[in-house]
This record gives sequence, structure tokens and C-alpha cells, in this order.
Amino acid sequence: MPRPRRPLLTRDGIVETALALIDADGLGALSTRRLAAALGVQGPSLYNHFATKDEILDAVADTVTGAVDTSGFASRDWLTALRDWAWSYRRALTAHPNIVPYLAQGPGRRPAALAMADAVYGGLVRAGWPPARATHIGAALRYFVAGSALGSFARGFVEDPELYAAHYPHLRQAHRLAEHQQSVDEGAFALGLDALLHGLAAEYTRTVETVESARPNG
Amino acid sequence: MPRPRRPLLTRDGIVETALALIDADGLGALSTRRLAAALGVQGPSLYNHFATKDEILDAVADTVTGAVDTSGFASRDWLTALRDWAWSYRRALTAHPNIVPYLAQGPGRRPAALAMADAVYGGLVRAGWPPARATHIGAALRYFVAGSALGSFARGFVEDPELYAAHYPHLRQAHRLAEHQQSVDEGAFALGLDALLHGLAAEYTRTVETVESARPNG
DNA sequence: CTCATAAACTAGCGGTGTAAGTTTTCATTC
DNA sequence: GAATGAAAACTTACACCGCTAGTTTATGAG
Repeated sequence: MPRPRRPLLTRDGIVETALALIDADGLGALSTRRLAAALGVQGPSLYNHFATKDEILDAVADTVTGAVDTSGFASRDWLTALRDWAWSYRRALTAHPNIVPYLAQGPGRRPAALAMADAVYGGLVRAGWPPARATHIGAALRYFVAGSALGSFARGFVEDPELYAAHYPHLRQAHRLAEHQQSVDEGAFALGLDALLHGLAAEYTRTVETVESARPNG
Repeated sequence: MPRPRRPLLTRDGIVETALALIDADGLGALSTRRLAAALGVQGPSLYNHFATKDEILDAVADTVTGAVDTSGFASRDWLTALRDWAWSYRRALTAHPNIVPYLAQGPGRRPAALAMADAVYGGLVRAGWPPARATHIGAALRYFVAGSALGSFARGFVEDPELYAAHYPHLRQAHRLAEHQQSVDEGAFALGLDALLHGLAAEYTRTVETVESARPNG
């Protein structure tokens, strides 16, 4: 088959199908040949639209990140904005858990990830946080969200209770974790996020507000 | 070469060499043939000692996790124990950053990870936290540590400042992040951990201590 | 109309994890 | 002490992987 009258492939179509395959069968099951087959095409044809497989994965990761809502930083107080962002971020990642291991390894050159970092950083600085602090806060929350989406605590446990009872006395209930995976993970996220934000709020009143009120124009 | 008089391979030796190769060249560069070559042996010989490559990686991940110190839960108050554990955990992971993406995906059947979870959970319950809360706290801190070791916030940024200045106004300084990677990551970790623990301490006084003092035997 | 480019193809390279079967040595049992 | 079965190396080979090179033809620009 030579060049067709209308292109069979588009970047968006490739990314969409790749995400669907990753969602269905996992990151490891995505090969260029399988992806191409799902698009009705031979493997190397993909390279007319992307230079490498990683470039495809970057695009997939970017569409996932693109679903994160950072609009709160434009309209709400910084604490509410942080909370809303963190939950939106988590929802975006847990909607496609299989891509998270790839996605979690840095914003790189992915536009959506950079736009997100920009919005968070800008919002915090506007709220009065010192730039270095704003960077740290954004990073810390990213760590927490990515970690929670990546390493589902509960998913890792095994169904067999005997395995735990023998050697890990306190984990005797651990096999039940597998049953309640989602609620454990969400509960842990909620608790951790609240604690984090609570601590940040205390830090804010301790440093930012104090400094501002000490200034002549505070 | 038939069976040698003294075995050329041991599980420990395979794991040790695998970790060294991963540290040196990255997770993606570890193949069974390269690993075997480094051990002076042919690729398939590894399968006399491990059933799959993943089993080797599990063992590698377990030795890394094994370096985490949870002794604080036996001797210190829960808050100090949590802080010490988190820092030890982070040090263990950042000492071998290339294995973290694999390691972060659940404790699975890895003994060291299970022992760690057991120690943390047991320590928190002993301190008075309700079991469900203890599970959440352990998971939340694991999220944070794993996320911080995995997705170095700063590493992902690129050196070229022009890339950011044009589209992401607040990230104009972002290219400097690459220079200060380690300090940014450590600073973000320190800030986030302090905030998290501060929030947990507040939660503790609000719930655990209140409940205990309300009981007849409190 | 010309012609460079685009977008599909086929063929193939070097690499991957691992299964299968072979050979020899070690450890155990009668 | 001979017999035997497991252990631990080997070679060969399979199916798959990401990707390169070169081919063919349709498209769109000058």
C-alpha cells in the first residue's frame, strides 16, 4: 500500500488509541506493532508521525495531565486552590493508572505539565509565598499526588492471609486491604492532603503574614 | 561448559551485580544477557536461580528497601519515629534512584517492604492511633516519599531558558532548577514532611488524645 | 506540469525475555 | 561404592521488540 488518498493516521488518533491500549492492557503491553495493528496499519508507519515511541508516550502523558484543573488559582484563595488542584490531579491520574509510572518521572518537555507547574507556582507567589517556597510547595504536592496514584498501597497486597499472619503480626488484616483498595487509597490521600494543607496553613500564618504585617505597607 | 565444580552464580551475587548495573546505566539498560555477561556467564544461566527477570528485580528492590530504618517505632514517640523513618526511607531510595520506578509500584511479596509496613503500622497503633488511621498514615507517607524519590521535580526541567520564557511566564526561572536539583528536591521534601507531620500532630491531639481522656480509663 | 514531500509499505537488524534440551558434576540413597 | 536424581552451567531457538532503510505512490505547492 503506497500513500493513501486520505491519511490513515493522525497524531491525535495515535495518542487516543495508545491511551486506550494502555488503559486496557497496561504500559508493558503497548508495542509499536500492537498499536499500529489497532490502527489498521503496519508498525513502522507510526514513525511518519512520531520520531520515537517515547514521543508517543509523552503525548499520551500530556493529554492525561491536560485534564487537570488549575483554574482555582485564578479565583480562590491559595489553600482552596491547592486542595482543588490536588484532587483534580489525583482524579486525572487514577483515571489512567497504567500511564502513571511513565508520567511520574518528571514534567520534561510536556506542555500540559509545564502549564500546570506554571499555574501553581504563579498562584502561590501571587498569594504571597516567597518564590523558593512556592517551588517547594508545588513539588511537595506533586510528590504526594504522584506517589498516591502510582503506588497504590493496597493493590500491592496479596489475597492470601497466611502469608502475612506468620511473619508480620501487625499485618494480620492486610489481606483485607485488597478488598477495600479504593477506599484505603482515597482515605490515605484525604488524610495526607488535609494534614499537608493544615501544616502549610500554619506555616503561612507563621511566616508570610507575619512578614507582611511587619512591613510598612503590610 | 557443563555444571562447574563450584557454582559460578549465587542469588546474592546476581542481585548485587544487577543493582550495580542499574545504578550505573539505568533500569532500561539491564537485560538478562548484559547481567549475565557481567557475571561471566551466559544469559539463560540466570534462570537456574530466578524464575523470571521480575523476580530478580523484586530481590533488588527488596535489598534497597531493606536499608530503611524503622527502629524508631520501638524507642521513640510516634511523631519522631515517623520523621526518622521518612528520612531514612528517602535516603534509601535516592541512593538508588534508578530502581525507584520499579520499587514504587506496590509492596507485593517483597519481605523487606512488608516488614517495613508492619513496623510502621504496629508503631502507630501502639501509639494510640485507630487501626484504619494507622493504615492511612503509613500509606500517605509512603506516597510522599516514593513520589519524591521517583519524580524529581527539578530533574525534569530543561536547560534552555527560552523554552519556558515564551509560554510559561512564571517559570522564567525554571531553567535554574536544573542547577539546584538536589537542594530543590530536598527542600521540597523537608517542607512537605514537616507540614504533613504538623498536620498529623494536630489531628492526634484533636482525636486520639480527646477520645482517650473521655474514656473512664483514659 | 513538475517535483519535493508525505504517508503508507516491506525487509531486516540487533536486541529482548525465556523455553527446551544437553552435558557434566554434586549430593543422596541403597 | 554404585546408582540415581537434582543442580548448574551450556547451546539453540522462538516470538517479539524498537527502529532504520529503501520503495512506492498520492498530494500539494510553485
